[in-house]
Amino acid sequence: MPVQLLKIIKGKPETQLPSHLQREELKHLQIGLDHTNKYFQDIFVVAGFKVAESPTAREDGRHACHLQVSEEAGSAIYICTQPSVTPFSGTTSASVAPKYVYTPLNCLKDGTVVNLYGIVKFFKPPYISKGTDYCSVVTLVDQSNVKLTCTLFNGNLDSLPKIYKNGDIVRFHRVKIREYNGQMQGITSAGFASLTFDGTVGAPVVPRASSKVYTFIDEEQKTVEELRVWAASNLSVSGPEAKLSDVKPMMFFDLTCQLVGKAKVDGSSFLLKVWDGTKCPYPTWKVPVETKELEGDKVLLHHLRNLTVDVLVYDNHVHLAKSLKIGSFLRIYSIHTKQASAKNEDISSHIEFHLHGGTCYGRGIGILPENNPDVEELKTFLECVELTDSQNMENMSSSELGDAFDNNADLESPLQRCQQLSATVLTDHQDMSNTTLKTVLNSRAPQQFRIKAKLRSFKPQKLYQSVKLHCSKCNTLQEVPNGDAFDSILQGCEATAPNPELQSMSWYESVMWTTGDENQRKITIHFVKHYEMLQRPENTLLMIEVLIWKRLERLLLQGKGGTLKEIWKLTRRFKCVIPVKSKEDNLELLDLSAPFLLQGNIKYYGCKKCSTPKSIKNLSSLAEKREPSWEPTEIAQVLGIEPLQYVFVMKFTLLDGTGALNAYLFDYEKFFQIPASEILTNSFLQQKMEMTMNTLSPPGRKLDDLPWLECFIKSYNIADGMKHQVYYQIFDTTVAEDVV
DNA sequence: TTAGGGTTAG
Repeated sequence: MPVQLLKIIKGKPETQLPSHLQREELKHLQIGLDHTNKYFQDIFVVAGFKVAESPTAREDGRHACHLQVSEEAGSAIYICTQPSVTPFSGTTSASVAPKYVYTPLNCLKDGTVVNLYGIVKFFKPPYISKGTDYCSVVTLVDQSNVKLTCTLFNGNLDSLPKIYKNGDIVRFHRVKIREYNGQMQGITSAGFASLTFDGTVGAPVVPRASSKVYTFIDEEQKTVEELRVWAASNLSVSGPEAKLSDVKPMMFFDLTCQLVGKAKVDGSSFLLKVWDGTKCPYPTWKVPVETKELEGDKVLLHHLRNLTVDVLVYDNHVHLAKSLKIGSFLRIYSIHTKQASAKNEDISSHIEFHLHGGTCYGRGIGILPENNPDVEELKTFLECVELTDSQNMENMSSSELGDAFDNNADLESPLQRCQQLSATVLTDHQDMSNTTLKTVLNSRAPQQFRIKAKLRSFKPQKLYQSVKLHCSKCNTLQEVPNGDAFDSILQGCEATAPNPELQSMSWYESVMWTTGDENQRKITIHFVKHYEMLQRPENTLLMIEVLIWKRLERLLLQGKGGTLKEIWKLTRRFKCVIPVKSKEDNLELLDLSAPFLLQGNIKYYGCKKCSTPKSIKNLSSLAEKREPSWEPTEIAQVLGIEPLQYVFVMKFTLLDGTGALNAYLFDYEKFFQIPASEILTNSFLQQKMEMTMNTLSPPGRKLDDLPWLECFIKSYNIADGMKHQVYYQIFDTTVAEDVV
């Protein structure tokens, strides 16, 4: 938001405001009216701003600095409705966020500056104009079905909209509307800013901003979602995207790829060597260049020589092509394939890739960021191609590679074939048929698939790191707290001493004693009674007061158990242990960062967000049952705790010859047939899990020698900060009996 | 200023 200073001299502004602006009184402001071309004059107080250099100061003669304000930075704007010397003194000041009004594309008027939303129907990725700036041409459409072509200029590439696909949704601020050839046209005006969103219905609404500071409110998220839904049923935006394995001799297509090498050819053309992990089914043209002109890793260029293709770019694209970094991810729009007839009949004809001069049909080069969902997918695929035996790969197209996978069983001995039995089995939906990973990757989420693939790699490699705590109510995951974290949580409880008045109530019997060691620690244990009787230890729930608990835990961590270690054994001997602290008139649970219950070796934790702890006295209602089971879920319920469940969370990189994808395993017990809650304290189970993973993905083996896994996976959309993409999760699958 | 959508012709 540009902020300019207007000096008022003798009651009149020194510089005139733009002529399209009309003065409005504050009292006449109304929600729903278009105020884009209105202004009001009052005293503004801008608090918490940043001062930035104005990029257009030289051209438009405005102040050399901008003031930047944002909600994120805690900025506030105060408007003094009654001018006063001390604007902070009254209660009339109010914090306001800028409220933008968006004009539908059928309501545009010549000479106005407006804010717009629209679906990208066509775009030219930014290219260097013949003037001083980058240019991008964008045609929008909205629910009014009216189109608007905008011509956007900026000297800074990042200030133009980050559009990667037709169907993306944009929000433009401060677009100037002009009439040109009888049609409305949009053009950048001072302070132009844009946000771009993925246009896929159901995808998270995460803006790609052209400026560091912007506002985006819930109401606008709704606007984006409405445009997506409208576009889905009213527009056809499928682009001419293709993989190298799909190319035909005469076509124009968009290629998402990685740059492996580049070279100067002559004055008007430049060579880009790119790959997308698939193989072109035709012999491809190799552009002769001088070795010294070729940039890129020579070893990699040689290794990938049969998978890279030479794209010759011409004229206006040369400048941008030269500036590209090796290794970067690109989308090259409207590449032309051309079959060159061989001059010599002995040589078979080859296919050429050209990016001709000009920008017709959006012809150009776009640089994709690493977090682009298509790049993420491509990277995973490329990693797997690099991992596979290059000798086998190099002479194979991707479809042949798929065949090689399928035919493996036929080439093997009966013994080997036996070993090819799936290492995992399905627990349901046996009637579903298999889908290739390529098809899965090309399908919209959410969906469910049955797949057959090999486990190339998995994370985490340290299996104990795969255990997390999950709240099934709010669906959050957290790390299992370690002893140190627990220690710090309890520091606030240090001063809490056992309250003598809370000893031995009707439903529990308390025992307090002092340890015989040099520290003379006080220990209080409350044994919960059943029908006013104490039970056998294995049926008894007891509560230990935190004063003891804290020291106990610390000493255990330091390996100096001593007398207290004996008490720790209580958790094994007694059915349940609940750490508590004394309050004025009752015992109560600790902060939920600590376990609310210990049973055997397992510490049970509660969700801080979803729990509403109730009185500890509610335990007495459980104790009154004929045979208290002291089940953790039952205890949690009466204490108002939403229990967290232990779960294995792993990332499996699966491949089947048609593609590769990362699928998450989210498993309480079913997949490994090992309870996630017990693995951290049971070395036998740890060994069992390690052996299972060694069978599913034997270390150091070639792809051919890996076992097949039959799995169900489901796809879903997810937002993770600024990133959003389709994720996959394994379900209804378990390791085969002979593997466990 | 630049471009103002609608394929090069190497």
